[in-house]
Amino acid sequence: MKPTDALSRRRLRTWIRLLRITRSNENHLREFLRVNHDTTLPRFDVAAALYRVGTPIKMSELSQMLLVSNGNATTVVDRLEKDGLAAREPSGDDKRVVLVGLTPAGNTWFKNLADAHENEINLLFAALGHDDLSLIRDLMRRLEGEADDQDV
Amino acid sequence: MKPTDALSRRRLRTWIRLLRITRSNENHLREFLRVNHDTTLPRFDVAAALYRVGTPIKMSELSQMLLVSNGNATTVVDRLEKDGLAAREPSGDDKRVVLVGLTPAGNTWFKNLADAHENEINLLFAALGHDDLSLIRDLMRRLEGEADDQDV
DNA sequence: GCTTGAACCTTTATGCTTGAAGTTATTTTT
DNA sequence: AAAAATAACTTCAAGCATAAAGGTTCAAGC
Repeated sequence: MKPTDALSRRRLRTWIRLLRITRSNENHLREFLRVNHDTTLPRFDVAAALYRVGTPIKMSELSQMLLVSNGNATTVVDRLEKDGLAAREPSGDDKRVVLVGLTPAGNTWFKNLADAHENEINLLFAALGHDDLSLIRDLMRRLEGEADDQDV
Repeated sequence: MKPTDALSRRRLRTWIRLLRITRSNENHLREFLRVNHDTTLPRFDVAAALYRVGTPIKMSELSQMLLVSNGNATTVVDRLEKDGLAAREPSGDDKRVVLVGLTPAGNTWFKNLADAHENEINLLFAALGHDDLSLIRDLMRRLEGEADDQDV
């Protein structure tokens, strides 16, 4: 069970390849948002999560959705709030909880952005058709279910 | 050619999925490097690039390999250098150029780390076999060659 | 050979990100 | 009911990351 066998090497190379392509796309999107829409990727990500849910959610739910730390969510929401795009409100049930959602202005702002963003992704992924996308979906699903599905 | 058709949507969902899984894996590796090896992902990435090439390379080559800004490469190399793991040297040919490479200590340090890292990736990718890896490679290649390979 | 422009790297200012510590609120234990 | 443990969020210090500006060095054109 030496980790330096051929399969292990290929897995490593695949990971590096995956990392490179996502980083490259992220860089492209970051540039796109900055130049064309005067905003940043983290703000877009937060807004996308809030927009997707539709109703205010807990700060902790937000950070879990985005796979970032609580402290990070705090600062990005701070900035969106300062720009009037997001708003915090206390939760009636539990005084520890802070709910956050998009303001009407934030909603309008994001809707615009979302279309442009989808369009940009559409260009980046132009080489992939339905069959390719299905393949990726299946592969990623397999990759996600770590603990459950050992190689029996 | 409206961007909100079904294929565009699927491309967007695929991108989000890709992003989530790589971010999740990155978080796992970051934690692994921090807890087990008292180091960080950026330092590992820099060391991996230097180790892979084997001989000192230009700072600009380094930042291009890692898809990060020049300024970023500067600061990460600064830290590695301060720890005695990397070293800068002038290039004889061109006085503007700064070459950077691993020190012997850095080499030893990284070799250890690389094995542990590969092992960790091997676990994360345990669900994927040779055929899956080939599929991903082909898909990612297609994704990379944006301008060249239009859907003919 | 002088100037203009380009290339390479660093520095600076700002923003993002984390892990850990700190605050307040809730729940559990005794 | 008091104390202890847990939970939600923020704050803090340090590191990471970018874009833009700065300082050298080189290359080309005049």
